[in-house]
Amino acid sequence: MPPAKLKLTDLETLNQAAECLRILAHPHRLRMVQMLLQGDFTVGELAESCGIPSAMASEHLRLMQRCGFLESNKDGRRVFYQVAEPHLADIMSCIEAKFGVGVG
Amino acid sequence: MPPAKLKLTDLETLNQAAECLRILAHPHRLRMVQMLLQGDFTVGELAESCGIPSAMASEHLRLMQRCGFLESNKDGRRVFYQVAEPHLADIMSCIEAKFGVGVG
DNA sequence: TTGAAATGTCGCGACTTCCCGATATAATTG
DNA sequence: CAATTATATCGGGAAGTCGCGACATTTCAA
Repeated sequence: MPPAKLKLTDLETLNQAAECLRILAHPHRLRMVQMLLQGDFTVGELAESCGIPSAMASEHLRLMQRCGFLESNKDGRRVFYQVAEPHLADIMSCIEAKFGVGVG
Repeated sequence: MPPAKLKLTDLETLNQAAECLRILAHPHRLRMVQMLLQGDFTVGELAESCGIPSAMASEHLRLMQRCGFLESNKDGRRVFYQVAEPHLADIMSCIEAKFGVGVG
């Protein structure tokens, strides 16, 4: 029999964690987070780096903003996004540790 | 203008990362991983802790085994699962750091 | 003011995931 | 052998996600 004292997070909290992971679990959204951890960028810049139209980037960004990962501020007709959730850096580090980072 | 030199993971690799995150992004699967990081358990034990039938637990476990997260070995008619991917501990630490851990 | 650029929003079809019931396989017990 | 236990697999229906085209909104520039 394994050690009796198990540290377990309750299922409701794990459900919240799962929702966050699902939001992160998309290649374009990961790319955007990876960029935003290194600076502020506009919707268009993020879209171009992902190779997708701005409208689609806007949807991804809205999703990540609604769950508290990102925040935005306008500058004229452009909108700059930034990372709002500090733990994103740790999670992205884990991902980069497992999958590697290229150099741009 | 932000710093010119950006460290970016290529989109194909980020796609693999996203697939892994999607597999992890489920409360029952997170609970199973959390348990298996602290010991070996059978399908039935994992299922009971999640409050789901064993058949469903078996499907979750198969999914995580196919992507290399877990491995299994039989002991009679029971099957014990273990963590096979060392990075899982890091990712789970990030999740616990953000969402907290209860004490069982 | 007219047009263009940057971003945001909506609705749809294709596809995937999730849960569940039913059934299957394998190993132990009587 | 028959019955039971533990695990695995299959099929389907509900719900969710993805990418896209179309359009709206805001801001700037001519």
